[in-house]
This record gives sequence, structure tokens and C-alpha cells, in this order.
Amino acid sequence: MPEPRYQRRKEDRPQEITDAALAAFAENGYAGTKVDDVAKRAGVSKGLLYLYFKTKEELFKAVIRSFVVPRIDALVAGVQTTDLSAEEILRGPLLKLMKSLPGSPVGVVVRLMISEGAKHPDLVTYYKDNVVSRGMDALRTTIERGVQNGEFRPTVVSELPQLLIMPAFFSVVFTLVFGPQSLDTDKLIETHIDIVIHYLKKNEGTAV
Amino acid sequence: MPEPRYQRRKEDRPQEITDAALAAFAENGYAGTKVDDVAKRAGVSKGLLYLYFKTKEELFKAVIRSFVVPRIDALVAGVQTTDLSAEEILRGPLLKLMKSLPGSPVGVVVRLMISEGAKHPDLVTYYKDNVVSRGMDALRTTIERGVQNGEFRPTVVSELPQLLIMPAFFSVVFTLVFGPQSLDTDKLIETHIDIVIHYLKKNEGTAV
Amino acid sequence: MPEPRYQRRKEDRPQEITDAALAAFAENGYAGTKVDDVAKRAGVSKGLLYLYFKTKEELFKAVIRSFVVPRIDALVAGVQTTDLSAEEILRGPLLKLMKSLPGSPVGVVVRLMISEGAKHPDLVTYYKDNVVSRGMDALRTTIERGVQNGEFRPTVVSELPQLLIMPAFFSVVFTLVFGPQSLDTDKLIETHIDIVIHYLKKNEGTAV
Amino acid sequence: MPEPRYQRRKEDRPQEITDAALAAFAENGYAGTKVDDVAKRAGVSKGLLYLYFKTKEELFKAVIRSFVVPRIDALVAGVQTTDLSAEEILRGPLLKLMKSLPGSPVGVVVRLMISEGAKHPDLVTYYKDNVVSRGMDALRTTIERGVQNGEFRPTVVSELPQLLIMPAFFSVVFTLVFGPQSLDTDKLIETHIDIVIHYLKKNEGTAV
DNA sequence: AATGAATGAGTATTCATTCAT
DNA sequence: CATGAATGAATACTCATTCAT
Repeated sequence: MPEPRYQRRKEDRPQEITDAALAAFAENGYAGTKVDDVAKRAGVSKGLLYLYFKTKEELFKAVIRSFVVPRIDALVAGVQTTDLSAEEILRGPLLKLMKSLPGSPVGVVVRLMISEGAKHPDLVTYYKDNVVSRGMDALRTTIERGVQNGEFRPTVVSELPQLLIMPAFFSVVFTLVFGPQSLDTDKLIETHIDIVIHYLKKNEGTAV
Repeated sequence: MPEPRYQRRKEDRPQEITDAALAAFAENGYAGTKVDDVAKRAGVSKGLLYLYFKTKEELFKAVIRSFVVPRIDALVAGVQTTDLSAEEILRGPLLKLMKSLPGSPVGVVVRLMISEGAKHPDLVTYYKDNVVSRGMDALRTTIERGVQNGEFRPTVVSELPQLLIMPAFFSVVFTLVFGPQSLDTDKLIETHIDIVIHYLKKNEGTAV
Repeated sequence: MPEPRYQRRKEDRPQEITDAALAAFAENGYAGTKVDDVAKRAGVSKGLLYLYFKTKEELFKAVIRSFVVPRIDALVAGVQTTDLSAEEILRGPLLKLMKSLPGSPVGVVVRLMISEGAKHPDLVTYYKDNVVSRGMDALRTTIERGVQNGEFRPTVVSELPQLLIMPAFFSVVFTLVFGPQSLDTDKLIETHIDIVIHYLKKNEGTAV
Repeated sequence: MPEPRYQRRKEDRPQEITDAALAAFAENGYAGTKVDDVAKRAGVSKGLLYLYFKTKEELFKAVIRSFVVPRIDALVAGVQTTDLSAEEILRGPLLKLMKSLPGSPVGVVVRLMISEGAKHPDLVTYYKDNVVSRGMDALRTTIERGVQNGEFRPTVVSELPQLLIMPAFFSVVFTLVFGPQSLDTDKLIETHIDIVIHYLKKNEGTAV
């Protein structure tokens, strides 16, 4: 009787299943994904999958949650603990983060939110509270810190932190729909950050 | 008075059906929309719908096409025939167009492209060729015209006309997902246009 | 206003339609044939077709009837009026008739009777009474005439005239299913007739 | 006592389903048979049926195959292993086999091949290769064996083994269409075999 | 815990038939 | 007579979910 090479540990199961589900959703969307297929990808029987997630919708929600929250946590923590100047944050870690989004699993989650959001209001609420709000807060905090220490002049941008991540969002979706070659996303994001910083710093040094 | 079971109105049928289909797709997405429901909304029998559109997919494509192309035509024509300055175009008609998008049927089409695009490559190609390319060309033309007559300095923006419409796109999707109250889309769009124009005109007059 | 080259005459319509129907049934069978298609082949609108034949089934029955009865009439008349000997009939007109069946419209009708008969008992009865019975009678008459004038010895064949046309029937169906090249139908039919005549004439000339 | 909603019996399922399908096809033909009905007859849900047979057509083909091949195998084996004389084979096992066909499931299969063959060319090919060819070979072998050991004289029948089974085929179809009472199939088949054997043995003992 | 056989409600599509014109 | 737009019942097939083992 051959014993399994690696005894699967129960604790990893949910994670393995949501990973498989994300991959499946990425390829076929929510409606287009069969629970059977997710189970097969996860190397698990359908019955077991239903032991962990009571419905397909529940699985969907778990996927959404498990993929975005950690990233947002990292972003918020990073902004709070850094000793970089505001501009350095924007041109450094934020720029890097934004460039990494197109083509990443985040893109998949974004697409799912767009296409399925209307049917899952509680998920939208969750996403708004735990992702969008916290992300926007982190951005707003950064900008206001810049204003307070004289890097930036006061502008309406403080109230519209969306302005900063727009190109990342745009790139994510554009890449998703039209393919990776269809847009130079790095350049778009860099240029946009540059433009906004110019605006935030305007008249700097215009003397007199 | 029983309503007539048969009513002839051949000419308008396709339009009536695509209108109904857009509404249905808006509410439920592609997969979530039943052909039966579209027919009912259009006040037409399922059989007749199939007389005009051979499959649900065909109907879907017709919807996408019939709603976007006219708007792009108008945009392109507007840019070509106007005698406004480049900045006036950006702050006038373009701004107005962009503000009108969130909440309009275009939003629905955008969502459909995002969620269903992967499954309909020919539709993506069609959209890229007939909507994105032509729209981007119109924007690029406008910016370059501004550069040529001295309004704007030469910048990388000429190569990235996407920079201009990003906030409209962002607003459309944000509104779609999080609802109309979740973002001041007008302000976002205005501010962004303002920021970009500042960038395009930067050193104007700094001289001496 | 160009006038139609040939004014279609009303009287021919039913015939034109059953012709078209036979062709359609031949290609697709009964269930596989669309009324629309029959109408198109006949160069007639669907509505008009329904003016002549109240249902698809009615059309089907008309087709069956219109194609077999004339041939049977000819066969019966031929047998009754001929002055050939019995053997001459078998080796002459009957052989010729049988050879002509495979590949002819009769084959189509036979297939339709086989596949659809169970669902149309009245048609089966009609066919039995008007085709099979009369055909068998003609054959029996021929054989018995041969017996009476000493050409043949009395055998059970008189009671089983089916024995004579079996190879034609077999050839019709075989050709229908396996294609025209799959069997030398002429040889099969000739040989069979030869065998039967040998049997009918057996001890002829065995002296004593 | 409510019956169990779930019953496991994996091994027999395909057989149970093809049996039910044969019965359904026998009654209503291919097009006239609803998959739902087959499932109900088999005491199985539609979904399970589709687990075993991907489409209705596939089920149809499985039915055809599973019912004819075993019989042909038996025929071929019988001919090869027997120590009967050729005539004894014809008058014994072959006669018996042929008499058993009218009214048996084989009749159903024959009808299905006739009515549906045109739409399933691969099935026709399969049938030709696995049923017709092998059956004809067995018959030819028998006749030639008879010729070789002096029972029969050499005739064209060796090349037309179809001559032998014709009456069985005819009886099958006739019974199918016109009902069991319409023809004395046993007598037809016996007489025909008799006639052919007479032909094969002619002149035997005609001495001089 | 784990499996996968079994279920059946749900849906796109077809096509005979009707009837306003 | 003639047309073909319009109807809707009928049906193959899918897939989330359940449960005997």
C-alpha cells in the first residue's frame, strides 16, 4: 500500500481551493466557471469542496476577500511606518505597486467585481469598506502629509485621492480586455504620477 | 378589449430588441440574461427575436455595436470640423462628453466588454478597431493640433491620449460598481483635465 | 412592371408542392424536413402551402399516395393486358420494373414507410390495400396463369408472391443505406428471378 | 415507505440505459424519442444519462452497436466451428437464426439504420464493416465449403451471399411495417432457402 | 473526513402553425 | 389567393447541489 508522498494537511485546503477558484474565475468568469472544474484544479472532490464552502457564491466571496485584503494591509502599513517624504512615497513604493497590478491576480478580482458586483451587494459593501476606503485613506494621508510639510501646495487632490491610482486601474482593465501588448502601462502610470506631482508642486520655486 | 395577438411592425423590431437587450444585460449581465426575458421586454415572442438574431451571442454583439459606434462617430466628426482651439476642445466638448458617460448606456457596454470580452475575441477586435483606435486618434489629433499652434508644449501625452479619458473610464466603472453616490465624478473629471492642461502648458510665461 | 414569364397555374400547385416535399423528405426524412424548406423548394410561400395541405402530416400522406399508386396501376394494367407467357413476363417487364426501383423515388417512399409507418397507421392501411395487395395479386395472377398453361408446376410460390419482388425490395433498401456502389443490384435481381424460375419449372423434361 | 432518491448501481447503468433507449427508439424512432423518456424508462435521471452518453446521438450509436455485434459474433463463430455439412448449416442454424429475426430487437435496429443512416455516415460505415461484411463473409464461406466438398455446384451465389438472407431481411421489415400477422415469415424463409438449395444442387443425380 | 454517483430545475433554440396585411 | 411576420410549445443539454457509501 503506497502512502501518499505528501500528506495533505487539512489546514491548507481552503487556501488551495480559493487559489484554484481564482485561476478558474480568471479564465472563465464567475458564471462560466464550473464547481467541478474548481474541485479538479484543487485536486479535491466536489463533495469536499462543498464541505468548506456551502455554495458557489460563498466560494466566490472567499476568493475576493482572500486576495485583496492582504495587499491593502501591506499598503496601509507601508504608508504608516515609512520615513520617506510624500513625493518619495509616490515615486517609490506607490509607483512600484501600481506598476505591478496589471496582469496580476488583482486584475482578475477587479474584473470579477465589475462583472458580478451588481449581483452581490454585500460583497460590494465589503470591498468598499475594506479595500477602497482604506486604500483611499492611505493615499489621502500621504498627500496631506506632503502638504503639511511643505512639499505640496493644498489642492483638491486631497479630496480626490482616486486621481492617483486611476492609471493603475485603467491599465489593469485595459490589459485584461485588450491584452498585455495593447498599452504601455508602465509609461502611462509613470507619466501620470509625474503630471500629478507637477500639479501638486506647481509654482514651487517660481520665486518672488 | 383583447389586445391583438399579432402586430406587424417589421421596421422597428431590431432596434426595439437591442434596446430591450441592453436593458436586460445592464441588469443581469450576459450570462444572467434570459433570451425569454429580452423578448418579453421588447414585447415580442422568443421566436421573432430569433428571426432577427440567430443566437444570443449575435444579439449581444449587435447591442455592443449599435450603442458605441454612433457616439464615436459623433466625437470624431466633432473634432474634425470644429474651429475651437485645442484647449477649448478639451475644456468644452470633450469635458462635456466625458461627464455624460457615467450612468449612461455606455457604462453598460463597458461593463459587458470587461466581463465578456475574453469569450468574444472578435468583439474585442471590433471594439479596438472601431472604438478605441478611432477615439484615441481623435484625442491625439487634438493634442497635436495644440502643439502645432503653440498652445501646448510637446510632451509624451501625444503618445498617450489615454491619459485624457482615464477619469471618465474610471468614473463609469466606479459608478457602475459602487453606485452613483460613491464618487463626485464631475469633479474628478474636471480636476483631471485641469491637471493635464497645466502640464501641457507648463512653462508658459515663466520666462524672463 | 415586369410580368411573370410563366403564369403559374393554380392546378399545378399541389403537384409542385408534393414534388418538392418528396425531394425534401428524401434528403432529410420526415422529421428532419422543415415545412419552410418544402415551401421554398416549391417556390411558394409557407402560407400558401398550408392552404393546400392542412398539416405537415397531410402533406406527407399526399406525397406517399401520389407516388406509388400510378406505378402500381401501370403494373396491374400491364399484367392484365399482356399476351406474353408467364416466364416472359417475369423475365421481361417485371425484371425491368424491379431493376428500375433502386435509386428511384420509390426508394424514398419505401424509406418513409419504414421509418414513419408506425406513427401513421391509416397510411399503412392505405399502402397495404392499394399497393401491396394489388401488387401481390398481380404477381400471383401471373404465376397462376403460368401454372394453368403448363409453364410452371404448382408450388407454394403461388401463395408467396413476395418471393419474387424480395430482391428488388432488398436492393432498394440496401442502396438507400449503404450507397449505390455497395451492391450489384441488377445481378442480384436477375439471379434471383432465374433461381425462382428454375424452381417453378424444375422437373421439366425429366422424362420418364 | 418512500423509495430512496439515490440508488447506486454504477456497473449496470450503461446497459440499463441502452436497453431503455432501444425500447424507446423502437416505439418512436430516433427523432421522436425524448431523452427525458429514455431516462424515465431506465429509472434514472436525465443528468445521469448524460454522464454516460454525451449526446443523444452517442446514445443512439451505442444502442446500435451493442445489439448487433454480439449476434454477428455468434453467427461467425458458429460457422467456423461447426462440423455440419453446408446444406445442414443452411437448413439448420442459419434457418433458425433467420426465423428468429422478425419481431426481435434486431428489427428495431434495422429500422433505425434505414431511417437514420443517412444522417450518421460513421454509423453506416461501422455497420457495414462490422455487421454486413462479416455476415456476408460467413455466408460466402459456408457456400464455398459446400462447393468444395461437392455438395453444391459452383454458381454465382458464391458472389451474392445476400441472396440467402434476403427473405429474413424482407420479413423483418415487412413485419415492422405491416404487423406480425401480415406475412407468414417462417414459410417465406423456409421456402426461399429450399429454392436456393435446389438451385445450388441442380442436376444432382440427373444422370443420363 | 472524503468521494463521486445521482438529481432536476433552468435555458437556448427550433419549427409547425396562424393570421394581419 | 398570397405573403411572411409572429407565436409558443416542445426539447436537448448543463451544472449547482445532495447524499449513500
